[in-house]
Amino acid sequence: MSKLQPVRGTHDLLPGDSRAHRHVMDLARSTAALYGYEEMSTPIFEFTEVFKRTLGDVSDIVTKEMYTFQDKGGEWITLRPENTAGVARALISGGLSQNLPLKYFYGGPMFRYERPQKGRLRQFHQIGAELLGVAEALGDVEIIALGAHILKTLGVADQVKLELNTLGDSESRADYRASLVKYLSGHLNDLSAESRDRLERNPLRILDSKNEGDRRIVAGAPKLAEYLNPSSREFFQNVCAGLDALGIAYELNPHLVRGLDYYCHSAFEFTTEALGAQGAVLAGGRYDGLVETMGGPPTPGVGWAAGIERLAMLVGEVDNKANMIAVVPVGADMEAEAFAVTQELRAAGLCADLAFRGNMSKRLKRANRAGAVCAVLLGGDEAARGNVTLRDLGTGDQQEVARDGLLDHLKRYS
RNA sequence: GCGGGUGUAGCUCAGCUGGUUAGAGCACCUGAUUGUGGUUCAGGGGGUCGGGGGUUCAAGUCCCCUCACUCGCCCCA
Repeated sequence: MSKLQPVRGTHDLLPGDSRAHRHVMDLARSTAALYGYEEMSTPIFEFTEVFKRTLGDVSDIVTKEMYTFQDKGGEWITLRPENTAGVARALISGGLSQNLPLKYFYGGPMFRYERPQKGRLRQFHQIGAELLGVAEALGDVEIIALGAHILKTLGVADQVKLELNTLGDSESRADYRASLVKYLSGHLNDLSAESRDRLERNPLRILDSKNEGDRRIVAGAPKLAEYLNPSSREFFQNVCAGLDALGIAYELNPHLVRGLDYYCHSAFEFTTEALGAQGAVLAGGRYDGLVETMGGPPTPGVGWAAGIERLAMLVGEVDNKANMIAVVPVGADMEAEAFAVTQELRAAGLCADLAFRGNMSKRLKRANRAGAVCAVLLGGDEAARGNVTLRDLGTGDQQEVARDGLLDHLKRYS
């Protein structure tokens, strides 16, 4: 490799990848629109404080994964590692909370300074949806239904399963956390080094540890479900009932948690086995405390984000290219006419291409390689009769047609 | 940030225990084909063997460092 290489964990999206990304983005956007979620974008960088406040000083994202730098004015700036914080900031700084509830869809690049792996990059792309100002369980149901709908539209529904859990409200959660820490502290010496570390900053995460010793300890730990107060229990029952009513299948996973304090009630992940260690494809939850944490008015919220690269890998090859028509002048004297015809086709909304050089044979070869479906051959003989030759590049059949009626003959290729 | 694997042409790879001018398939270019692509045939271009250092008479091959990719951990989309 020469020195000219992309920065670690970044990739060029050449047309094949770009097409796949656009496919995911377009289908997701139009599906979201069916639910009334409109696209919005926030800047790809924010003041570092925006993420520190929302993600907490101790989360991994803040402590080791943020791309942070000082700009020329001395401000601390961070490339967004996720977009919920940006949306919440926009809600506050734009005074949007006057118009609740709000439904937003977004998509774009995110940045995390991580060790790259399959399906995990330093610059990656996410789509996401946020529902703000709805405290009802029906909001959770809708946001999950939207995610499921998009996965189905993309044709990857059979490769994923929905895992669901509840964290309860802040009261239930705080009670549980306290008793979990108490229990785990009694097994301090048997916990893995990572989990001992987590015990301080993110104890709920220990429930999801992959370490076998940890799992044995966790098996005897108090259960979150037993600490749910009546209203939290009812909320979760309503979410489940709503999903049942819509026929959305899910699996309860009591170990599915979110570390940060403003998360509550539903936590969910659509996961796959197809992407190695990166199982989560579309994940989210309820974050009623977030906006307030940032200094805004108390505003309930629920949402999810999904990795476009991961979705694109599940989707596989995408062929959404327009059918191309190659215009081929037979001799140099027909080039001007060929360009005129090409422009006519383009003006009529057809995808047309005129090679920049080469004889007829070369141009046809090029057209074939580019995947053109048909070629318009412009030769002096036909021109004298007011005609052009139409060659179907799939079948090889060709016919001479009137120059004036060309567009009619080409309509079937559009 | 931690541990394992890999790195030879645009792509997929071969290259035996170190030993001449580093190979193949596909792709690309030219010609057969100055009015016909996809098939065929003939020819051609393309490599500082990821980069740097070391051992040796001799390194693609052995050693060290480094970079990138990859698998897992952490964490997450």
